[in-house]
Amino acid sequence: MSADPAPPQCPAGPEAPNSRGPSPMPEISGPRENPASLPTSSAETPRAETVSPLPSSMDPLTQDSPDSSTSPWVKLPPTSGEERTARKEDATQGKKQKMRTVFSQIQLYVLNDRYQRQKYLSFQQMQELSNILNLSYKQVKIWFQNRRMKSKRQQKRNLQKESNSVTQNSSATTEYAGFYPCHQGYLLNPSGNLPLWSRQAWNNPKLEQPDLENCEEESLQLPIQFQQNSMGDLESIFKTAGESHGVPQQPTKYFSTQEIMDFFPNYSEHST
DNA sequence: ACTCCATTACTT
DNA sequence: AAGTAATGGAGT
Repeated sequence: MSADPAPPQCPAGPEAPNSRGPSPMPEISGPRENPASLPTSSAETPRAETVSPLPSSMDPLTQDSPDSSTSPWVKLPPTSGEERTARKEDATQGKKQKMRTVFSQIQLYVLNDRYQRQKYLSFQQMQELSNILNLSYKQVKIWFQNRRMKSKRQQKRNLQKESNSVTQNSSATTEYAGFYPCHQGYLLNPSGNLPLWSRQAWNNPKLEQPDLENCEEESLQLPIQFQQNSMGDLESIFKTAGESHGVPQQPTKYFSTQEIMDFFPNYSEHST
């Protein structure tokens, strides 16, 4: 029980990410916010995702931009068939059918990469990420949540495995317990963008490294050339932003899908 | 507001 | 069936 501390939330929550409904029932018109994509006229590899044909039933009404006002950057069109929202209009009108977005490899790659560094993101960080990935804030938030649960499940399995092996305990298996208290500070000052712990983490990656939850997690192989990236963030690869405030640079250009794909030749496919 | 958690439901 | 995006409830 002691290993399950509840995250102390800050009473003064951050401003609402979206002006969608404050009521428990957000999107009325659509169960999901789907940024959906601009008409990309680019001829991408058709074999990237073998998903069902693109539904023309995409309602422009349902698609809401995650944050159009706060995104100074230009979003690049999603990769080939990256976000497929399965929109099944039930004719029976009795069943509620979920729309499941299929994230592209690129999106997952960036998300995972970020997760390795940060298990918890602040509001602004999530927003930034959502901008980069052309996803909604909500989607990023949910993804991180699901990710944490996934990690937890994996660790549980590891523990059970070790138990079966009758190993001599282990302090290394308490990844969660060890890292929780650190992150519990919750994030986000309404005025600031970076959480307290995050700032430390940025300066001292070692502070966050101890997680070491990759005991058995899928290998996130990033190209060596990028591992040495000064920023250490994949995002920096996608956004060539000029941090120089004052220097009239071009409005943050993102790479196109093909360019990105060229960045990750190893990650193009993983089938079979 | 956010989180965790169980659950649902969709994709492969 | 497995993996996981998305929902909803309960707790902070």
